[in-house]
Amino acid sequence: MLTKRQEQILQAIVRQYTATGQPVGSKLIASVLPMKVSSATIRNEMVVLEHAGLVTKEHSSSGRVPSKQGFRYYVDHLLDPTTITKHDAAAIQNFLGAEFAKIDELVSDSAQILSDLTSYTAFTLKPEQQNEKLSGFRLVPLGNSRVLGILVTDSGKVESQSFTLPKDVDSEAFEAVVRLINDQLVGLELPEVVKRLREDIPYQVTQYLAKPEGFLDVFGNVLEKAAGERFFVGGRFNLLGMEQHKDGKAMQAIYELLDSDRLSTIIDPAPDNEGITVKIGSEIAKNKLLDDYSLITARYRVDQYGEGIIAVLGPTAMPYPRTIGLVDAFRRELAKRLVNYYHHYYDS
Amino acid sequence: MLTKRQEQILQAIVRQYTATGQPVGSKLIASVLPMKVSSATIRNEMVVLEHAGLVTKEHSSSGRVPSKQGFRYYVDHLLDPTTITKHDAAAIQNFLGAEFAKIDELVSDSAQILSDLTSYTAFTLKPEQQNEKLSGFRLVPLGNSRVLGILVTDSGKVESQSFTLPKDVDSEAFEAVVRLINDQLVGLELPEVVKRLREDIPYQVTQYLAKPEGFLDVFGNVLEKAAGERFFVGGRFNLLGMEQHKDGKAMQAIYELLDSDRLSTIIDPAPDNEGITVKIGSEIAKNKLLDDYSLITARYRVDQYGEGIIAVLGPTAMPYPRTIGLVDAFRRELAKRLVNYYHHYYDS
DNA sequence: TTTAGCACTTAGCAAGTAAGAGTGCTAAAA
DNA sequence: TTTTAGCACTCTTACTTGCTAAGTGCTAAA
Repeated sequence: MLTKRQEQILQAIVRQYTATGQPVGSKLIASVLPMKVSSATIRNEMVVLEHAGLVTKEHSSSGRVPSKQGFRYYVDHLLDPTTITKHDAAAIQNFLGAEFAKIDELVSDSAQILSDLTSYTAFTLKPEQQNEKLSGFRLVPLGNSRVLGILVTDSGKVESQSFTLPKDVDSEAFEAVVRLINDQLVGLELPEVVKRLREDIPYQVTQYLAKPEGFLDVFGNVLEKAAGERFFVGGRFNLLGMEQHKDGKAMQAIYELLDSDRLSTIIDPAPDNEGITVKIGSEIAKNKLLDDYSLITARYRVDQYGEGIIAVLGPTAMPYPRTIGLVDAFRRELAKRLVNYYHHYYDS
Repeated sequence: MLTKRQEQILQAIVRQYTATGQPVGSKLIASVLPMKVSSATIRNEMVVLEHAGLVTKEHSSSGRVPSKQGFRYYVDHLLDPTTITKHDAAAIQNFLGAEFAKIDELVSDSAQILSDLTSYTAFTLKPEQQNEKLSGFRLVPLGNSRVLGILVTDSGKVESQSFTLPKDVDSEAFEAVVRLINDQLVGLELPEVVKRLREDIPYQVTQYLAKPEGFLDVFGNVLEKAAGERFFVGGRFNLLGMEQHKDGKAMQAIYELLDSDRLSTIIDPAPDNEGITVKIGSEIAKNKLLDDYSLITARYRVDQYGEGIIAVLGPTAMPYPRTIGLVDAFRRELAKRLVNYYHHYYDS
């Protein structure tokens, strides 16, 4: 258990270190602390912090640097209640603008603005209807033996893809298949639909179509688009400008990770609605790639319309109060604006 | 004007340098050249090359390194007729596979495979109908006051986007507007449509709709999707693994460039159908960002169906014969496969 | 015109030095 | 018992020095 003074010292070390990036020595801390103590006293306290594993030295006579656990302790116990500067608040209002036409626009703009403000990388996920259901699938002929397949969900999501009909197609058979899908699958939750598509549906379709693959491919394709969680990413390349940016190979691996579908397993905040989750270093992912980064994630709830996610990936040595404050501000802002949007279009 | 021997020396310097990345000295060259000459002779010749600006030294007693102009001369005059190893040819056939379902799939796979084979960054653009025309726009109601706008071009391209109708909408007026668009704009080339959309169309639409913005936004949006050239990019992050990869800020700027719409102005090979264009260093872009890179671009023509582009961005010190050979191979392969595809679907 | 030979230049490396920052520890002061 | 001053110690950083290896330019002879 740390004493009050030890906590103050740890806090000062973290603040200084995140501000300057340099190891911080006892003399500097003595001058920064509110009470009047000598640097020797600080040094004595620091060996305690070091034994507790909260700070480390880069070499035997350097200043102290917070360890991962030190940052953890700081985030868990020493963080000021999150506030946000007037300047940041104004910037958010200013950049987000008053109007937006589509949900995607608002949510992707948010990722962009959040990354600009932090100069880190930001992720946003629009609210997902928890139990989104298939509400219809249809084919629209476009002439020239091309057809557009359209999938609609009950939350209003629409995905479509065009394809070319085989030459020997029987268009009545096609319509029968579409009817089949609507009869059997509408009203089911999307994961359930995906399951059925792998199981009994292909067999049933063969009653009408000799070669069902092409058709089912199209259906599976739009289904996947609709079911897949896709993050908007802002400031993707800001990672390159950071300190830790070491060798190119590692950065290459990180970007390949961020581009992959593993992203959604990494950005997975606690279901708690109010909390903001801070993952530090190895807590983010199993591999060592992101060891020098921290990930701040939060969910935002849009009434009954579902939950979205917002996240920032930055260096472990980041100014947590500001970053957390920004995430919190965006979370509220998104929730508020989206509630308005949904009310406006669906309810009144 | 260079003598035969000077050209051989320059060629040897470029080959060695692209293979090892190290400055190359007179002794090594003497041992590599076909004729029997001493290193002193090579040295004498090298001062000629240096005066001509084709090679430089890193310091007064280092070996020679080809300059940008040296590479230029090499590419223009000293390149072997492009060939491709059996191994590479087999790899292409193997990875591209025998079948493909969609043009996008073939073309984007090509970018991926080309980048894997070179370990550089590859770009592909699918064949663009030169004078693509609008062949139809329509609205499909999806229920729940949502509508899908669908745009089709004469080459079979389809773009769509869903939107929500304002509450006070008059659906007949909407249909009238759609009729208006089809009457006035179908058959026009896409750039012309874009132009009309900025000029007289908005005025005409106000005859039916009080607030035409929402509708015109949707139409403009899908139009832009259809008209915009979008490159497939493979191995985007391979740039990070290269030698020149210096500071993070510069890489960040490069990636932002590649993500922007300026990309299509950079990758703009000569209209010559047969040629492969090699741009070296500052020839690529006006700013200094890509000074240490070379860009190899080529067009491929798919009969009357249009022209596509294929390109590779790698270090200036790259093995040009192999890279050019690969670009050439892919260009032929894409042309061949796409001609088959189009014939199969549209003609027979 | 080519070559051998040699003096010269430079990068890279290892070792050494000095300055500066910061520590741990001890003994005195509070 | 806690805090502080003082000091020896450690380690980084920047600079210098000396050495080697690679490669050059130049000269004079072949």
